[in-house]
Amino acid sequence: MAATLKDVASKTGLSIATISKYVNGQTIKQENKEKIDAAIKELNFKINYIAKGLKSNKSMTIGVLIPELENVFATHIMSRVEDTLMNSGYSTIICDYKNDTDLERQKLSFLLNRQVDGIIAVPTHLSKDDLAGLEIPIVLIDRIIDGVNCDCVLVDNKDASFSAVEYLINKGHRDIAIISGPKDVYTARERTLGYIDALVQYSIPLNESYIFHGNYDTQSGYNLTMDIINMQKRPSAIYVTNNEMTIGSVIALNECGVDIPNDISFIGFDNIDFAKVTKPNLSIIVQPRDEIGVTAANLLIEKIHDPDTEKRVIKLKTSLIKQASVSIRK
Amino acid sequence: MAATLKDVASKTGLSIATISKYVNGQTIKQENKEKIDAAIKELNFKINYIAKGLKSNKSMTIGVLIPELENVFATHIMSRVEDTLMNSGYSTIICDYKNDTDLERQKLSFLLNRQVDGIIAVPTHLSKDDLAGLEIPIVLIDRIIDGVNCDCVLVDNKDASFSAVEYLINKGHRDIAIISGPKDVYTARERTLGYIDALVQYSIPLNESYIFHGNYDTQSGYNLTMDIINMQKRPSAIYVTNNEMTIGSVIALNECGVDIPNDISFIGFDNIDFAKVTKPNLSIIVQPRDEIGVTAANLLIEKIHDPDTEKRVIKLKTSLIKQASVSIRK
DNA sequence: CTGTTAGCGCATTCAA
DNA sequence: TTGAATGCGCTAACAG
Repeated sequence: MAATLKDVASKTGLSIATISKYVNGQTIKQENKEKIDAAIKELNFKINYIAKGLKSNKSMTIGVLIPELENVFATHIMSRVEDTLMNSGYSTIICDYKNDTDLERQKLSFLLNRQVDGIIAVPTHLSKDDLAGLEIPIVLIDRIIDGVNCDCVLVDNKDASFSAVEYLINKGHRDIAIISGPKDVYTARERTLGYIDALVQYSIPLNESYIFHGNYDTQSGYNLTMDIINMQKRPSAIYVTNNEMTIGSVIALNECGVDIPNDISFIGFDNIDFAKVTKPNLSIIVQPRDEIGVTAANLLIEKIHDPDTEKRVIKLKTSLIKQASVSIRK
Repeated sequence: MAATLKDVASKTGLSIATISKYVNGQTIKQENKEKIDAAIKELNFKINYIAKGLKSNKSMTIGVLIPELENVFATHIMSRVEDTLMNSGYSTIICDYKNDTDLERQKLSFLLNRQVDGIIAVPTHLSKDDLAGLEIPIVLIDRIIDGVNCDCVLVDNKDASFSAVEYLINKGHRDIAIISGPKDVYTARERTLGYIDALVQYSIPLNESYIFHGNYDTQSGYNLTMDIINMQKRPSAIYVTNNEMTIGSVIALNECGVDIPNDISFIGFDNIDFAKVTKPNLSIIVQPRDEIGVTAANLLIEKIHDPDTEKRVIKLKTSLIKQASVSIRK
């Protein structure tokens, strides 16, 4: 059995309260300090966070809700979230909902039942009703939900697309295809809007047949790229809007012998490691994944410490890494 | 504030003990049952797992330790682990150690300090010393550590390689390259051994220059494949031994216009989705990821319920999915 | 600076 | 069946 404060107390002859105070950072007579340290080491005493939690009504654990544990974008962020929280003494319970609407609710309530002190979620179908009236702070990533008092960490998706498409336009491209995500997903809608904005701003007629909607997985990136390759009037550039679809798209182009950038220019999304591997390296929109994770974790911690802080929506900038996958079109 | 047993008790006029018993499944007078149900609903009472944990000395949470949250193989398994544990009422604290030896120990002790009821780990550098003498059950995945009383879930890595290479040999290949993992990693050693075994068994001379050691990431798969492509005497087949390196390898082959399977035959590893995307579909060794996760979780739960069970080592079979990426060599 | 005491929410005796 | 009482390990007054 693990040693308790009581054990340390009786070993040292001091009282439980004194040990507790010392362990929690209050000042103590030097002499006692040493006695306690010795006893702690000898008994291998560890603080019992359960008991502590019962007393303080805090579990020192945070729940995290993500679409899928195989989603590299999400897990990268979670990795930073976990580190940041751990440095503040929190542990992290990660739940994934496998892109399933019912599971999303179910796992949320699982976390809620677990006395977590806060939640960080990358929601897909959660609505106001699911989140209103909760007693603990919640930070949302990647999507804002109106009418609910949750902090948010977003990236400027519209601007991301805008800058990618603008870059292509400035290189002389006018026939630009976009492989976007599902129409009912917030990020996908925003990314499509940015694409349209750029075309409008540069007075390039919008060609609906250049707008493709995948479902953010590798296969759909592959399939839609095949469709693009086989188009009557093939665009001179493709802009792909997430990690997995970028891989699928490159595979398709490679397989068909469509050369990047001579036959087609290419801008991908998110997959920075992958972009470095291909030749030529891919131009790519990168999201500040580390910053997203750290920011979300910090927002949550602050909100826990001071629940009255105003709702904050942090919008982070993406950046466009320009590499050799885009050619000049005359 | 959340309602407690006490609140339900005073609302119903019954005692705390009775409510507790009912909530935990003991039989109760029908009449009271209804009263309690009503009160629970009205007060939105939820069991407090912290208090319960203090009493029972169980936290109902399991710690999970993985190399990296971006490792798709690991996270897929964890996804199944999490589901399985949740169905038994456990929550899951996932920690990743970013492939760092110090962090690996550090996060392990973080979990140990957290009153988890058990741990599931995918270890890299943990040794007997780190695991000996722990008071809670531990299940290891992917690697066995001698002299320690931990259950293990492994796959037969040697056999996996053997069957891949044997298949190539039966197709007439004799010059077969392997892209294996780091020499100090258990799975990589086993996979290399299986490769060698197959050659030996079929009396094919071992060519050391066909054995490559990457570090299990996309970039090294790409680089080593480039090396292979540029070899004086290029092998007629490549066998790549993990998920990420398989992607890197295919990218390299595609970029150099090396046709699969006409110019080179190819067998990959793990990446079943990716294998379906490429044309031709890749032949691939697949590990039973779902089964690994479920098995590990079940082993742990059983061990928690009955700590005296003998140490068990479960070795699961991989399978070889045969697709068009391997050609017959005369 | 230290010790005494009460109580966090629950499960579990033991009586009734 | 039900209830009163006790304690899990810890923190937070308060008193010394």
